[in-house]
Amino acid sequence: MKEKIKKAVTSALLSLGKKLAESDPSRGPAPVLRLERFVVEKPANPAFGHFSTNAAMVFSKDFAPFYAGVGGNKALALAADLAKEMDAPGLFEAIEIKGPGFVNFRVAREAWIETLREIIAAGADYGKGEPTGKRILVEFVSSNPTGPLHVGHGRGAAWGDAVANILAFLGNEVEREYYVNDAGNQINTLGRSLLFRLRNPAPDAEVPDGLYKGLYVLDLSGELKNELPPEFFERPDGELVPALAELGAEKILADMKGDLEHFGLRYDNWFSEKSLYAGGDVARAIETLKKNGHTYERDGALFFKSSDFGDDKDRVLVKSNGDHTYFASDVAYHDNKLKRGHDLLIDLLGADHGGYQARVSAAIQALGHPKEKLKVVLYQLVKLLRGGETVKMSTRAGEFVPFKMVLDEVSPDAARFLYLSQSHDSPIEFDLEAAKAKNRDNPVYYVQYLCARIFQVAKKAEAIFEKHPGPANLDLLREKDEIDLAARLESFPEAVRNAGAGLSPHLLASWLAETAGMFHRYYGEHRMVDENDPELSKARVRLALAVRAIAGRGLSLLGMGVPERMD
RNA sequence: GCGCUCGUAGCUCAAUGGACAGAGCAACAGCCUUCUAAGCUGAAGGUUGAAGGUUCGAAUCCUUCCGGGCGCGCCA
Repeated sequence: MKEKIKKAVTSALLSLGKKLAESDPSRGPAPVLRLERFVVEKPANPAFGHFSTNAAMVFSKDFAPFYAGVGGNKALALAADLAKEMDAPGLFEAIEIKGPGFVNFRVAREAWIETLREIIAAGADYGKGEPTGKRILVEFVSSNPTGPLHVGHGRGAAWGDAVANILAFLGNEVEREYYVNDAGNQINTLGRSLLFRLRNPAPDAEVPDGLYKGLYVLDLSGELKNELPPEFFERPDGELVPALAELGAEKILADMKGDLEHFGLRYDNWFSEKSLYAGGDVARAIETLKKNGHTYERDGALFFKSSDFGDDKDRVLVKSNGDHTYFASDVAYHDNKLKRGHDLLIDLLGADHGGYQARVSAAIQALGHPKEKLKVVLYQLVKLLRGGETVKMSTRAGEFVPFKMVLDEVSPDAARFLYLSQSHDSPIEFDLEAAKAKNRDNPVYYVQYLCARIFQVAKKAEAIFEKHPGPANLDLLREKDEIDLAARLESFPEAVRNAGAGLSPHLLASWLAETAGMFHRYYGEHRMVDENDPELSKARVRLALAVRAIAGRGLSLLGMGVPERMD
């Protein structure tokens, strides 16, 4: 609808310019307009119509010669002429000039009903994008396999999954990937931590600095002890540590996969850091950087000149002891991702990795990739509350609140909605009590109840419709609320596009909550199913089912279920 | 100190450069013999941290300042 109106405004602008120039050539030629400057938008205030355009204000300077004699506001004069010039039969009920020069459009009821027919025909696919041919890789969570997922990772999981769903719905080829840091120092630390706990099984044993202190290490060491034969532990520490590390990391990884699966999340790839070394990717990436003159040696270490590409300072790739840094494999990893043919990489990182953005961007540029192919999104931290009080874990337990703790208490859908109802760049306070509440405190129920309510009403109506067969006559929808709902549904594709373009699933979450509000209100004021008026009932139920189809699509894009009943 | 980021109702947060800045919670007043009250209605709540600038028009863009969060290792 917005596009239709924009087209009509555009042609009105052009023909008006031509007419004015022809009627008085002394004032100059028809203005050349930078048409990308004006917008057609939905006013916040419904009193200003369904849509409005700022065209008259934006272009009043271009049209100034033709309105030279006009006293007062030239934009208003232009707006009035523009309104007269609009040629769109049947589309508008009213066109009004308001404020500093807005042209406001009220779309005719019949046009909305016609739109509603299209929406119903498209069903849950309404708003689905045409294939773009664009390949997008979304990498998220990617927590090290050295400890359990915590509440913050849950936010990353919900976000990445939703963004991937949305981008796929918009027509892109999307893959979800988890980068497993199974190489490097932290794995060795895990091995040493496990060894320490095997030898010091008392829970309150003082863990030396540099080892993981969380009690999960103790649990894990206990499991390994039970599962492995005694001989396993008899070998020298030099062999035992890496062996423990590998087995421990595998177990932790399996555990994380379990949590994510329970959350309803499936990755396309679990990408191993180790494989980058084994496959020679790290060596090749470093070689390329060297060859292109982006490295230098200092104090026996190999540096990448990331500062040439906007980073604060240069970064070490190979330490003076010969070990590769974490960053070295990350360079190779991003190179690998792009070489796999992805047009866009989305990295979701916790805010504490903020410094990483500049150096990874520098790396892909130095390797010859355009920087536009990488989008790093930082999400702010999550604070867990219980009834308003911060949930704190003891230092000894690892100082993090496990994601599992959330999943044990809260349904995945409720958790997802809470995680997704806020912008990624604002910190979340995740209240377990609110997440468990079954009322308005908990937005997921509000939206899911919408779907359940409509399903139940439609079911109830079936008996009546059997006695009065035939298609619904949507033309019977005459209430303002009904037209508003149709117009609301029409805005769904745009809401999804905005959520996708801004990588902001919370926009879709708010769209759903607002739409649910509109419907619940409508439902409260109008009887939907009435035996004495089966035709009207049919039309209303048809509208309601369209609301359900689209809200249901929105819910599933956010990774949530579409219930038929609440119980 | 430097970099990134945020500052909006009592609280938690929305708001593609647009008109009178919106929701929810909390607090207040109401609605269940009627399709699920997990719902609805009403009233109340604001100098968008401050000051400049750009613009016809700024919560939004630019500059400075104030305040919070995060980061600043040959850790991962």
